Amino acid sequence: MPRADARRNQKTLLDAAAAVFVESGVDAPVREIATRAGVGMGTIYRHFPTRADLIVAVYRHQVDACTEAGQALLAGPADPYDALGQWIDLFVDFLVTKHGLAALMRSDNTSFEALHTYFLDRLVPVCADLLAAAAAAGTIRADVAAYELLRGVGNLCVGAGRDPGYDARRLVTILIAGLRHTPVA
Amino acid sequence: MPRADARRNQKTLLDAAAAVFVESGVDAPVREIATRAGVGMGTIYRHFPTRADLIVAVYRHQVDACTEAGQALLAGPADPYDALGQWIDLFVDFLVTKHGLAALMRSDNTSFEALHTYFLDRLVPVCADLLAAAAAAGTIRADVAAYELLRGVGNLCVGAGRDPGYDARRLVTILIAGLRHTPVA
DNA sequence: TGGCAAACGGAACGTTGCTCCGTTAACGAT
DNA sequence: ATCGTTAACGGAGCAACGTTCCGTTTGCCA
Repeated sequence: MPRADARRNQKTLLDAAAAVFVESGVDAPVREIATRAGVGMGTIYRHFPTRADLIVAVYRHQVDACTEAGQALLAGPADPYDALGQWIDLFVDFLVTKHGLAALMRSDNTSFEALHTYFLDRLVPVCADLLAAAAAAGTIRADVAAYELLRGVGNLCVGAGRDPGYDARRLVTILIAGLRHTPVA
Repeated sequence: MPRADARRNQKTLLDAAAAVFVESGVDAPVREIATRAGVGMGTIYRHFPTRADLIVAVYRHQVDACTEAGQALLAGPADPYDALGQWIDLFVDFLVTKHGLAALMRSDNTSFEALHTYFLDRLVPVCADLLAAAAAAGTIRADVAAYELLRGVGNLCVGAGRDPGYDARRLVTILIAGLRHTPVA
């Protein structure tokens, strides 16, 4: 059983981080989060050894929700291809509303492995199922891995919102359309 | 007419930067380039006020080559859709062989405007022509802007090479396939 | 109430981008 | 050839950042 102040600070930190992420993006300086939470830097790093751990903790719920929504779609009556499309939409919504999250997901910095690992471990299986269902229905090509697709969608969402001339959602839609078997002339 | 040592240093810097970019990626510390070139930091910043200016200078030739290749494809006998595909392949080759370049292109950091500006000013017109030709032939949808497409392709190339499970080329191919008019059931 | 381990806070370190200014040396004028 | 102007140089220095480290505080149980 952790000490009371530790538990309290953990909650305080999560709230502060969530608020700062919304205001300044996920790239916000650690100091800013510490100040907002009214704690020292050491406290942050004891609770969340790496920045990725903090991010994962903040967004865990939403990722889980996305996972479950995928399972629901899979069990639902929708056409497999439409189900895939709707689920991808959810994923895109999640990414574009978190400024800078997508950018971090594809960072080569090794300290973000945890982020990578947690998010993808949750989402890849669901995506794989959705892909498999659509492939089984013969709607899409069967040679695309869930991991690959998610990375691609994530990449397309990088910088979304910053640039009025760039609509990530639309490009993702086009990418998904590209999964369909091409019209055999 | 610039002074002789200035011209000499400019050349030296470009060579050093090119070498360092290959070895350590475009994110390499400025100090590293300065050391490699055997000059002080001030010298770099006088010749290239921002890092983006240096990058542009290093890759200017290749971007120009890509532009011209696009014009050649446009004038050539190839089917417009194939021409577009081949040109995009060239663009992708350019991006994936420059570690980290794609990542910088979509950076929200304002100091990279120059990079954005130069590269896109060159490539957008060519891409627009290729898109227009394919659209005129009725092969692809006509509502996608060149800028949007290039940004999308650039984003898909982020992190290419680092991750063996992610094949940027393939995803780009799928994206381009998504431009085709979908088989109307 | 006392003691001790858990938790805290923030100073300090290393790394980066970028600036600033004292020093050097190229080059046109004499 | 020499000399003065000034373009160009070099690198110390500053600010911002992530991360570590350790002296101090404080919750908790005996």
